[in-house]
Amino acid sequence: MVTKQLLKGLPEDADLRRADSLAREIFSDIANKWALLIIEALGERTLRFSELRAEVEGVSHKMLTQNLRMLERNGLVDREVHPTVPPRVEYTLTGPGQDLRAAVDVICGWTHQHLGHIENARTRFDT
Amino acid sequence: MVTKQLLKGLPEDADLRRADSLAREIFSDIANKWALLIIEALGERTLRFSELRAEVEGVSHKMLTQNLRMLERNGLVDREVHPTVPPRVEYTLTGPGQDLRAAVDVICGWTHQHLGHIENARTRFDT
DNA sequence: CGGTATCCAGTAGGATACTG
DNA sequence: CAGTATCCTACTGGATACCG
Repeated sequence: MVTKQLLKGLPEDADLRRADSLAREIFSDIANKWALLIIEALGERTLRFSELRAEVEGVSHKMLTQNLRMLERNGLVDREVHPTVPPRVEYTLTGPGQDLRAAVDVICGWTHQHLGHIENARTRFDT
Repeated sequence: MVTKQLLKGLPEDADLRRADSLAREIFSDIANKWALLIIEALGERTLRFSELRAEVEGVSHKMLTQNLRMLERNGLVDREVHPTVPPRVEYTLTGPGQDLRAAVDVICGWTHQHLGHIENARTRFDT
């Protein structure tokens, strides 16, 4: 449970509280637009930096590197540098990354499936 | 496909391009920390505003109202006002909201399942 | 109790330029 | 080509105060 605070102050809770705060931290990391879109893009295949930039519509150079570092740090993405010139850097989802990707896929599917419902809800709301 | 730009400029594409940009807009709306945590919290049961505030650890009054309006506008959440005094306002997931909640559940599960992997990846990365 | 408005500090994030 | 650093604006989001 990410949303719930663990019960107060018993000494034995120390480990659980740490795990919970770690979970919340990770959740905050990945629950953002660019991270999820990058994961989704990498689901199909390994991509180089420049390919990712083209694939993830609207992402800036800065946001892309920033999120890639974060995903790498959390073990969701592997970064492979080919020491050629010019350099060639490839990003691949790790196992856990692939798992998460499946969930993101569901969200993407959900979005397209409910476009109509949402559009209606919006016009109803905006009046 | 949320991440891909649709193919350029053929007149027949107008509808598809509209759908795609709408999808991206919706995705940006819901792919944020607070929205997902609120959906997750409401998955268990209908909650009043103040209960939500307690349930979603760390959310501010402002962020909560803001995200609730957004979720209501997109038809993910129903808002029911009981005209008592003091007022009582209850929030419930709609059908589509419940569907999305299932996906968010998967992400929450994923997070807890891979805590170890992630922690290791982090210490490896941070050296 | 729940919602809205105001203020403002912190930061996210774009543009740009430079390195290997 | 990919990464890092710098600058600078715009917006996010918290605190506070006030209405119904």
